[in-house]
Amino acid sequence: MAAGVQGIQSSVLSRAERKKAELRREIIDAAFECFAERGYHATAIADIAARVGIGHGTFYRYFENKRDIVEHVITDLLEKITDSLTADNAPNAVDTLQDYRVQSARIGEDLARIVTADPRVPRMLLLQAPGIDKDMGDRILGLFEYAMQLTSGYLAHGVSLGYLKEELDVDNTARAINGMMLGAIVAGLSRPDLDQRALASAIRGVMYDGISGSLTTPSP
Amino acid sequence: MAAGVQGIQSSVLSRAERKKAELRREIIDAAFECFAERGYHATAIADIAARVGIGHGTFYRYFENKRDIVEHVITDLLEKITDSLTADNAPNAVDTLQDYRVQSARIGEDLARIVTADPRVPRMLLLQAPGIDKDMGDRILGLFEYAMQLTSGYLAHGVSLGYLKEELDVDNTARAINGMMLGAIVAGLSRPDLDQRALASAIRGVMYDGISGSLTTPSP
Amino acid sequence: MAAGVQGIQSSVLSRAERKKAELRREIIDAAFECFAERGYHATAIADIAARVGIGHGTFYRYFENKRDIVEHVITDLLEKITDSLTADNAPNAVDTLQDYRVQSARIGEDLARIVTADPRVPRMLLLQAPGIDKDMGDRILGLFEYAMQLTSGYLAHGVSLGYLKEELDVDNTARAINGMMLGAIVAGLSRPDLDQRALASAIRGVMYDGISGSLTTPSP
Amino acid sequence: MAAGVQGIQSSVLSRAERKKAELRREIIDAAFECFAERGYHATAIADIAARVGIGHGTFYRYFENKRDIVEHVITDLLEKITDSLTADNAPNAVDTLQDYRVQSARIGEDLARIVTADPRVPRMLLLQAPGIDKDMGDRILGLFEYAMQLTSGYLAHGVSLGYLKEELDVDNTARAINGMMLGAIVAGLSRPDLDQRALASAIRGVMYDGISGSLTTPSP
DNA sequence: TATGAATGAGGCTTCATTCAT
DNA sequence: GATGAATGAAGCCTCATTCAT
Repeated sequence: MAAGVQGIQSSVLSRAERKKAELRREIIDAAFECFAERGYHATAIADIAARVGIGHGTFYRYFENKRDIVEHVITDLLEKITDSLTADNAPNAVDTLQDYRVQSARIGEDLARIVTADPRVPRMLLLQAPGIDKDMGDRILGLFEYAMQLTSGYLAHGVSLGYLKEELDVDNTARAINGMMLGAIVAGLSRPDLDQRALASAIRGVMYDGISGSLTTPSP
Repeated sequence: MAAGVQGIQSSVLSRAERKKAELRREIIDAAFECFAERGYHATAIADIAARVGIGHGTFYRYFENKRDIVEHVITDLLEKITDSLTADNAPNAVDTLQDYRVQSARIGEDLARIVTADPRVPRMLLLQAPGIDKDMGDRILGLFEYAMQLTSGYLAHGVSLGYLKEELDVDNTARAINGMMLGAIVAGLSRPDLDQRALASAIRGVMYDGISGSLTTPSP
Repeated sequence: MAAGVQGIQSSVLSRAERKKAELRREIIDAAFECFAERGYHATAIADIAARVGIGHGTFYRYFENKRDIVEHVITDLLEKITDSLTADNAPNAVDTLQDYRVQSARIGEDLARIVTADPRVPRMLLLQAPGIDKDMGDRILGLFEYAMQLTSGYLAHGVSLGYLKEELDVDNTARAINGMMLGAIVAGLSRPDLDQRALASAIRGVMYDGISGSLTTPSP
Repeated sequence: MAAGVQGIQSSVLSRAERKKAELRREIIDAAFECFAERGYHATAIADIAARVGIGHGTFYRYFENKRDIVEHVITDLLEKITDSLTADNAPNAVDTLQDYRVQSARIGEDLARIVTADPRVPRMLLLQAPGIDKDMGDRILGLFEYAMQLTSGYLAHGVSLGYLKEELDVDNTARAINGMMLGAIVAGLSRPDLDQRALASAIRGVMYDGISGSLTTPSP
């Protein structure tokens, strides 16, 4: 009987909980839009509530305070990005340069798709978030560190298998490569019509072969 | 003798003017420190004034408003950086890959020195400034565009002289290269103790020769 | 029953709306008192709020800003005056001098009653309001113009029916007559104990018959 | 010898004093212009100083504070008006209605000339001054009382000589007559192009003979 | 004596947050 | 649970006045 009650209760609650979760979702989305478009400080809680169509007192039933919501907005964005990137990309393990090229091309394309699909995403993450406060700034900086570690792992794998340069300083090279990605996203922010495929191609060109002309001897 | 007096008057600012200029300078510096450390929105005019040791009303004798001072802070930072970069770097015209390597190494070192000497500079420019408002965000983004054009010019020069790859997409390659610089600065923000020389070296490695291992065939 | 509920809802304001309207009313009244007593510029929003017994932030939930409230104060005063004047005065159409005398006497008495009942009313309208800013000054001046037109209409009617002097310059005579009313109000401001009935009588004396002694020949 | 020194000193001082008096004069004029055009509260001391072309610190060597200067501005205006009015008008003593008509016509014309010549004068006295503070308001109201007494005196004189109505309530009639003048000035403020001669004529018409048509019996 | 740099009281306004309904 | 009315801390900015030069 307890199980039955439990079952009934849980199914009843789950309906209410689902609605609650949906509204949470809506608030996060609205907050994201406000923050990305107007900026964090220029956005009032009332703006977010109005966009959702709820009273602004209700907001506080779903989130602690303004700082809380922006935390969730960021977390949410990062989750979405992570999901997109890991959706059809093998988490690791490519064993030839050719496969690596393919995989990094795919990752680049995915990233390009994400930031092109909704420029408010990079705008929020790169322009707005870092200035919110020290903690948020550190969080964004931490992202870069994290991305560096991922890339570094790939590179180390490639070096150990011999399809990447033996002498590679993997961490710093990872920073360089990720920097190019960052540069691409930033470029997309000032030039929404930029041909991201061409840019990705140029990045891969530098990444694999550098810019030195064939007439010159390779650097020692 | 009249000429002498005239000379003094014209070449040297009057005492009052000098003092005024000095205080202006001090206010800009104090504002920079406040903004970089606490953030633009968390900084009150009173904070800046207190740091300088003046009444907050005095602030308004030197700057229109809060937006005005941050504009000057940014302008000032960019001027300093530009000055540092152009101080002993030939503005352009290098005709061999070797010279180009030397020059870009120097630029990289200069940049590294600037951001390492005072991490509040990149913190202000990259973390705080973009989120202040739309205009400031655009201004920072514009910087990247500007830097791209400079780099692109160098690259085009190198291509035309044959010491850089013939098929280079100079604009996008410039974005990639500048992205690596940006990545280096960002990395320095989260890791103040990072070995910038090693990072610069890794960047040059990628930049000139890429990461492909020698055993593999170059990309088609 | 649904109709009943509907009726209640539509005909009566909800409790919250009533309370809101009441508070609005209280704020306007308090502002009027502050402005009339201390003057517009000497009155802070906090003063008004304190008089109502609300936080000064609450004020801004009811009125845009200081300029907004004074606009409403004036509008409110004028409405009250207009209502009082038109309450039992036929809007127009009197066809004999006798009737005209009666009506203008009543208007004069009404006006006297209003300004005597609360001297802050003329104090606000005549002493404070004109100096608030250009717009408000113009608004008050506009009132005089409007009053002149009303009076002028009455006079023209009387002239056409022959119970007023044929050669009357109706607009300017209206200005003269209204000027006497204005003078009476102003006199009441410096002399609150002034016998307004006697003053009104003197005004009517001048108005209808002038001051010339009977021994002298009427002016040509 | 003392006399000689005295003489020298006084003549020397008088030069400096004259200059000082001139500057005082200029400051008063500038303040009048600022106050009348922008309003008392909207005018900063710096505005006045700038208009004169002196440092705003200098202002305080000539006047105690902002309240002090406006007091002088008003005093100065009233003096000018009084001077104009008493310039060629016999201070009193007219013994026939004819003379009285002539004199009051001249006074009216003088007044009209003054306020028409520089509309900032009535604007300052009637629109700005009363709202400055309680004292200034009282001062302006006091003016009307004073004017009433003057007019009343004239009327009493006329009554006693029989050329004005015997039963005249001289004080209140004076208020009525002065009210018409006030009305004329106010009308001139909203209508700068108003024909003041016609208005003056209408006022005299009411003043001497009233508006009653000849067909009706005079009021009892 | 003239100046204007410095000052801070004072006032407006916003908005995150609370809480009674 | 939802609401929005109320609140006051907080911050921007002005400007009358002082005073050292």
